[in-house]
Order: sequence, then C-alpha cells, then structure tokens
Amino acid sequence: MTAHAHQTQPRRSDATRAAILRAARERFAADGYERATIRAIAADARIDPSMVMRYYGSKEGLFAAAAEFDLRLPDLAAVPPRQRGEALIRHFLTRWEGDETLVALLRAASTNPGAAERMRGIFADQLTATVATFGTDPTTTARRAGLVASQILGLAFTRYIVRLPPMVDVEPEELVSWIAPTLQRYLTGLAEN
Amino acid sequence: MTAHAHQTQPRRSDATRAAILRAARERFAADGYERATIRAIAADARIDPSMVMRYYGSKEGLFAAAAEFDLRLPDLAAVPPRQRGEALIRHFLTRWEGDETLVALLRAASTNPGAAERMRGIFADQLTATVATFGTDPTTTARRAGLVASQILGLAFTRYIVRLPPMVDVEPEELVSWIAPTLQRYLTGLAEN
DNA sequence: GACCAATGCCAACACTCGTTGGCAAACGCT
DNA sequence: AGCGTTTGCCAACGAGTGTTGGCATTGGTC
Repeated sequence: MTAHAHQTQPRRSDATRAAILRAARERFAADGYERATIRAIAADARIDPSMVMRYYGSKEGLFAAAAEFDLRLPDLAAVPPRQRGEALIRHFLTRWEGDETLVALLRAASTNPGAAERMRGIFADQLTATVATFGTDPTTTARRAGLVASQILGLAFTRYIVRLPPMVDVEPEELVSWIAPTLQRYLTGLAEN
Repeated sequence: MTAHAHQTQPRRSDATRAAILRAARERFAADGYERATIRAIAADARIDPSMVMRYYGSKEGLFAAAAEFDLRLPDLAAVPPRQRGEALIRHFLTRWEGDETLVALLRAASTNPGAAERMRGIFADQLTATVATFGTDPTTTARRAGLVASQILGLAFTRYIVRLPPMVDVEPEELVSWIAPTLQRYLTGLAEN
C-alpha cells in the first residue's frame, strides 16, 4: 500500500455539492424525509436532479451526508458537578438554534429507520460517553443518558417540530432555569429515587 | 327543523369501517403518515382501497378519524398536591402502552401539519385545562403545561419512536420514580427557578 | 491545439401513489 | 317477488416519485 494523501483535492464541483447539501438540510428539516423530494432540493440548489444522484448516489445517501452531525459536547467533567445540568441545556439550546441539521434529523427520525438509527447513535454513544466520565455508578450510566436524551429531545420536539405555543414563546433563559435542575437530577441524582 | 335522532343507526358496513380504522392506526403508528399507504391499509383490512375512500373521503379524512384521541386525564385536583407528578406519569405510561393511537399521532406529527395541529390541541388544551385547576399563578399555567408536555413527549419519542435502548429497556416503575419528580416540579415548582 | 475527464442538462423509464367511475352481488323493505 | 339502496371489487387515470443514460459543454493537461 503506497503512502497516499487522505485529503481529497478540491474538486471543481465543490460549490455545487455544498449547495445541494445546504438545500437538502433545509428541505429535510422543513418537510421530513419523504416529503422532501430530490426535485425540490435540486430546484433550491438551482441544478438538475440528476446531479444529486451523481454526487450522492441516492436519496438515502444524500440524507446520510446531510445528517452528518456531531453534538460537540463540551468536557463536562471539567465543569463543577452542580452546574453540569445547566451547562448541558445551555449547550443544547445554542447547538439547536444555530444548526438546522438536528431539526432535519429529528423530523426524519420519526419515519425513516436510517435516521432513527443515526439518532440512536448520536444520543446513545456521544451522550453516554460523556455521562460515563462523571464517575457515578457505571450500571446507571446508560439510563441517566437516556433520561437526559428524553428531556432534551422532548424539548426539541415540542419547540421545533410540533411548535407547542408555550414552548415556542418561552425565553431561552427561562427554559434553562426550568430544565437545568431536571438534567442535573438525571445526571447525579440517586438511582432508586 | 324536525326532531331527529342524533344517534346514527348501525350500518351493515360497521365491521368494515372498524377494520379499516384498526388497520389504519397500526400502519400510521408503524410507518408514519406518508409511508402508510391506503393500499397497504386496505390490504390489512382485506378490502378494496376504494372502500377507504368511500367511507372516509380521503387519506387525510382517514387519518383524522384514526387519530381521534382523548387523553382521559384524571381529575388531578382530587389527588394530593405532592403526588400529582407521579399520578400524571403513571397515567400517561398506561395510556401509551395500551393504545397505539398516540404513537400514530406522535409519528405523524413530525411530518404532517394536520397531525401536528391535533397534537397541539390535545396537549395544549387538555393538559393546560388540567393544570389550570391547580390554583397556581394563572400566568404560568401554559408554561407549566408545556414543560410537562416536553418531558412526556420526550419520553414517548425516545421510548416508542426512536427506541433508544436504555429507554426501551427500563422498567415502567423506574421510569415513574425518575420522571415523577420532574413533572412535580414543573407543576408546582417556583417559576423563576 | 488535441485529448480526456469532469460537469451539467434533458428526456425518459418504471413505479407507486391517491383517487375515481362503473358494474355486480347482497341486502332490506314492502 | 320486486325494487332501491348499500356494499364491494375491478380497472384505470393523472400526477409525482427516484433513478438512469445519453449528449453537449467546460476545464485542465500534455
């Protein structure tokens, strides 16, 4: 095996690829997996639908590329233990408002098995790994991560997907003050109650 | 206007209608709104797709009929104030496990505007009405109901839709012990924190 | 300037979808 | 028994889908 550079050289079509990806994220976030058509995405990106196929292989391939996502969880072990809940909800709120990829993934996860699988990966692996660094009883780590995910995803679902009026109108700072204690208890509270 | 009986007399096709509705709920719950095809629903009910149209008018009409749902919230004002969170989560868990209508509604709400609207109605109206009977500051009622909805729907989303392993495996009783305090605080906790 | 790969568009295929209209059989009523 | 209504199925339409192959054009390389 020869030594070869892993960084692919820039292609002339990179701008097109990026435009497709941007349009795809928008459409998937707004309409979900099945209602977001390749034709509509291509129209948004001002190119031909066949280009999407050439560059991403299939609709599933396009979604896989568009739903690439990293939670970028901060190193919570470095945060004072009693402030970890607040740090978590703050991080998620900013992450969510600034990147529609998560909304796309969340919408699609309801109906698309691949999207659900990816969602499981993100929230089980990344979140569990973080919780595991806290030194609580290892047998409860997965459960704690799951509970945190349930509140985080429930917040996102009601605020960005279903758009429940009280959850849409409430100020982020007030959300933090309500939800931080919940996450804090899920992270560090006693297991039996 | 003559006096007429409002109770429609039983029709010969009632069995067929019920079979369609049952199959529809199953399909909508398993596949979501757009992947659940009328043809598949009709096949499950062992009738012709055109019958679905005759009895329910359209796919949207069928979904509206299949997603008819009442939370049947108990009279929480009669429950001791400190046990209302536990009573709530218990009620929702049993309601959810026993009726796939809610799962159908939840799945469809991600991509279908009508389903989202109905979800808003159910969780805003019914839940808010219940919270309003508790005598807390009326200006916080909607927010409290929204927060409760966020945790309840987050639980359902992770357990029944995305199927996060830790949330699927955990025993209902342990879910109650973890989530009851959360709902309790959302219902009766101080507003500013 | 000649070659060749990369980029883009057009037209079409094969399929599935919701939906419709017509026709046959079964039923209920007098 | 005879009639009208109800129930059910069949065949088809029109629209929209993901996907494919071919062809013109552009760009870089020797």
